[in-house]
Amino acid sequence: MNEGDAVESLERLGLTGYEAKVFIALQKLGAGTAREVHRVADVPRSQVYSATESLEERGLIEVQQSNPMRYRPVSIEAARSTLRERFEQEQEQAFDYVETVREQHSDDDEEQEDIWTIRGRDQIEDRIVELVREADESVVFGTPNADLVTDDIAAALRDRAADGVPTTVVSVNDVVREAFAADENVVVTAPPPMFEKEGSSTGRIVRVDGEGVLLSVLGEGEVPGIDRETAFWSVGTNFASVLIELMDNSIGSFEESCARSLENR
Amino acid sequence: MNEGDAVESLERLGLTGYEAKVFIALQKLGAGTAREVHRVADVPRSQVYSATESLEERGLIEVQQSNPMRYRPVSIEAARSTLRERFEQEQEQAFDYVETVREQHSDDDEEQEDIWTIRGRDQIEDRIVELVREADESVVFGTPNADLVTDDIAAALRDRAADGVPTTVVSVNDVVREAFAADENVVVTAPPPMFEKEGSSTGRIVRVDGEGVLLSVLGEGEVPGIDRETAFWSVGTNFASVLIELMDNSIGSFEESCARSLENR
DNA sequence: ACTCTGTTGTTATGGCTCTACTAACAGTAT
DNA sequence: ATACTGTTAGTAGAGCCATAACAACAGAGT
Repeated sequence: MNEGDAVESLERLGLTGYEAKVFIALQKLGAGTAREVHRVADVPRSQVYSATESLEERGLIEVQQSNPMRYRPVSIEAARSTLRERFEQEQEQAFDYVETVREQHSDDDEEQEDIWTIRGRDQIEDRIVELVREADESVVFGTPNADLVTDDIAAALRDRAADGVPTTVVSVNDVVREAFAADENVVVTAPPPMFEKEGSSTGRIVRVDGEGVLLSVLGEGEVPGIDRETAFWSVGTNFASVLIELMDNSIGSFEESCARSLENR
Repeated sequence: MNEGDAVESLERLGLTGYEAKVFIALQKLGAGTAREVHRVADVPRSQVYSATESLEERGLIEVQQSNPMRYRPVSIEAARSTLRERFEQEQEQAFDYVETVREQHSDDDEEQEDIWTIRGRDQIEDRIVELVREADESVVFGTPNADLVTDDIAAALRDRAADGVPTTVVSVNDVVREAFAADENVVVTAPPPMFEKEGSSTGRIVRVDGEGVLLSVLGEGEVPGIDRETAFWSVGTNFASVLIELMDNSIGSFEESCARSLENR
């Protein structure tokens, strides 16, 4: 971590470049005059005054009205909590309004033939959890990669299983299977041979209620060398039906959960 | 709360105006094409594409690659947690570095004759809590306004009192005194007459260890009609000594804690 | 007292980047 | 044929960076 990154982070938190540099400089100095800050922060001295003024309004530094003026930073903990409070306040304000204008669109009747794509691990995880939570007939989750079974997903799966929804976890990976071996509500199984073989770019497969599917893959994104996860998903569409049928036919291990799902009807 | 405020809040959270409007429009619509978004969000249609692209990268909406393209927002909860995660990450990154370059400046030897001013209730509260926490001989806190006794401050005072540090709360206000009446470690007292009378602009008074002082006042700030709290404080300086002496002489009720503080030496 | 020098706090200026907004265009669907 | 889609270019303005200039002031040394 170098100073440039820290400045950029502070900029993304809403400060200008000068403000970020001045704040860091004051943390280095403990306290100091405009000139001292100018030297340490590498900010034009004349601009130190406006930067400190703005920082004082944000509650990140304190100002001594004297000649020359002196400045000192608040404690790191105080700075963090001030920024966090501001963030929470902004978020509250924004989403308060969003919630009032939000239209209630029923979850089930996805009348359109929609296939949605998602990029990025975190967003995909959010969607998986949301899909699993909506399930009330059956859930199948598969991945060859233990890293892709996050706590949130595992928790959502166990919840569904505990609620009596037939839940299956399928993986070639021993670690993944063992992770759910303890839970007797969850059926753990390995996929048939010739599927999910080594070197595959398969990320995760999710199937819910015989009408919802999500499939993610790992591939080179904009940054070569770093695998970026991309997923598509669909619920209540013919796409989903076809994809599920494909899965059921090609992967024998899905039959079991399918059968259990039918028994429950 | 109107839409303009919500957009501004989202802008302060790092979105552009277009991105904010498009996000809100999609929450209203549930899902829609670029043209529908353009109508609802009042954003040039041609700019909807770049805005949605950026929103997708932030994980706030999902994109359907079709003709025409369709967009849908993630759930409000997912959006909030995504933004919060990003915020915490940025803050971590920034302050990780700040902590490494921070100079350790001893708390006691404030060799300079410094009087620091602070503007804003929250910042003043932070400073008060910090001052109280540093006390190890005596603490006096006074205010005529019950609103100025926040939970954080009350907790800090009770902590000090429980640690055996003589702690006094002084106020003309019954509510303030009763708030600490239950705690037998805290000495509660009323100020002498002719002090802290009605209509005074006194905010809060803090005295720690016979060497630190903070005094805040309520006055009209930039926005007339709204009282803005401003404080100054000083620790380990001659200023502080003089101010404390002034207090001790003019306010009888301080003598008690002063005496107790002397006994402890 | 007086100048000389350096500092402080303030203000103005041009360049640069990012955003807001408009306009145009080739390809596609109906 | 016509309307729409997705993309790109271009202009205007706001905010930020960077530099320069300024009056007011303090101290040193005649």
